[in-house]
Amino acid sequence: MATPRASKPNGKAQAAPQALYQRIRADLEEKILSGRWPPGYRIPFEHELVESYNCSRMTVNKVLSGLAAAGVIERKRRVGSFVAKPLVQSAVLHIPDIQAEIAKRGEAYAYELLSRKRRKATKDDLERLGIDKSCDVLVLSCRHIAKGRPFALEERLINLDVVPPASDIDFTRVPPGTWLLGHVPWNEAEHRITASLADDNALKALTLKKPAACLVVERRTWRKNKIITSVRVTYPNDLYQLTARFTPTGLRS
Amino acid sequence: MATPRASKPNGKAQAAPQALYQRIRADLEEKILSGRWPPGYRIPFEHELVESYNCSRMTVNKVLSGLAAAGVIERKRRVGSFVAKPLVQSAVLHIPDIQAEIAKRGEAYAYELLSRKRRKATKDDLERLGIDKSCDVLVLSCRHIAKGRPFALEERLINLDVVPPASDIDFTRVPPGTWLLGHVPWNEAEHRITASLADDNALKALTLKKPAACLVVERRTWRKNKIITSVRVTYPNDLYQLTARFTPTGLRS
DNA sequence: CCGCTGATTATGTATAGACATACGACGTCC
DNA sequence: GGACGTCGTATGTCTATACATAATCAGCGG
Repeated sequence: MATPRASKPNGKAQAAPQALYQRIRADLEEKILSGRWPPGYRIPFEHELVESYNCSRMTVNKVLSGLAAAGVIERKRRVGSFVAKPLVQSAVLHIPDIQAEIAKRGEAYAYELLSRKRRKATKDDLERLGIDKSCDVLVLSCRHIAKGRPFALEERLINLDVVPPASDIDFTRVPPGTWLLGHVPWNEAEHRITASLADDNALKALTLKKPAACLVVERRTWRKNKIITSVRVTYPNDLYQLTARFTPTGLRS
Repeated sequence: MATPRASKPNGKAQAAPQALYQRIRADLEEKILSGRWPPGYRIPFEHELVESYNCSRMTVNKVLSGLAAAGVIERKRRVGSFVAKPLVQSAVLHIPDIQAEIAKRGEAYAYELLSRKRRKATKDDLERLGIDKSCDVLVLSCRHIAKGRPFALEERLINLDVVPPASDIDFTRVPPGTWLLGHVPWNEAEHRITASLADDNALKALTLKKPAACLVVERRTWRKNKIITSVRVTYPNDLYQLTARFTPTGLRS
């Protein structure tokens, strides 16, 4: 009762310029990234770290849980925590919004609707949307222009069963991607990236000459197991590139 | 002493089939993904969640910190926590190891070293490795074959200043990527993805006919601010594609 | 020698209480 | 009225403790 409490209960909470658990984390990450603790290495037990950092177990537990969530280490009960093998296979891909990307480069941006059709889904449409029974779809084709030069051709399919209000929008001013992003919540997206020779349609829309390689990004966006929209964007090879960066300790900043 | 301890101090710790904080997190995520809590929405304060879930603040804090780390919400002191705008721009890109990818498809894999040269870095090499002063490099060219058909052309540059032992390896049996992965720790990688028309060199190595579009993946791998290796892999367009998936709540499983 | 059982132990989850810090709001003073 | 300081509040971090759980390992009986 009424324990007088000399002063502060911890003696460490506010000492450091930055949070203690962040310093510990940086410490451990350094050991792992430098290779001193190679993949498979068993890192010290929580109680050992508690001793060496002179803090409570909750604090080192927070650090280790974080590293585990980030995929840097793997933990096994009763056994210990181990440095994980870095997986080259995944990286954070940056897929910029077309309009934003062009704006960032400080170039003039223009958008053009080439065609807009509402129709009952064809067999091909149904496959792209991953559904069985027929429904209405909106088929759009449009063009993005940077510095007066065609920059991308966008061919889009919108599932009107999932997004009925889209049928009331004429997409002559607002690109469909922008509208959808602002009006429809989604919870998953999948991208497929391929290279292909431009077909006649693309050649014309992008004003390219005969043998032209293009980067094609196909994206499907889900909301609760239903595909909202499926879009294929074709970029002339010399105007666009994707970059992906990966840091094993991957923290969002 | 020997505090008898009526029973459990919390009344909730072990009640649920799964962890409480995971149920809370799933709960909040559901509200966000379903759109009921749209981007910008201020989610309940910690103390409100404490009340409604009848748990301690540490527990809801863990949930909210996790959501913030995952980029689902943003937190501001004294102000509150808000649903973040989903960023389409980033996704986890899966960049498979060539050999593993082919093996997964159950196809025969073969590897061929086309050329191997050690030389003083040229100006172009230095640029690819992002360094100023000259050094020795290993220049490799090799081919990956699936089902008897050329599947990828790999052109690689290895910085011998960073990886001296590489000069003793003849890469006739082991692909350089595999060897490097197993022997050199790295902490960052960058990928550039483009489409291009196959040049004569690529046409020959991949046995393609004249106008052929290829997907080109360039990867540079760092160790402590120094580039270990720079590699360019060229895939015939019809044999390869990259896929990337993104879930805003992105938890590694 | 095999298989079961119980002890041991590291991690997993949760609590209550404390103090730190940033920042908005509001009131004061010139 | 605008600059400035105080106060309240929500989040950020940390501690000490408690109990749960899973997996290993030693010991024991068959």
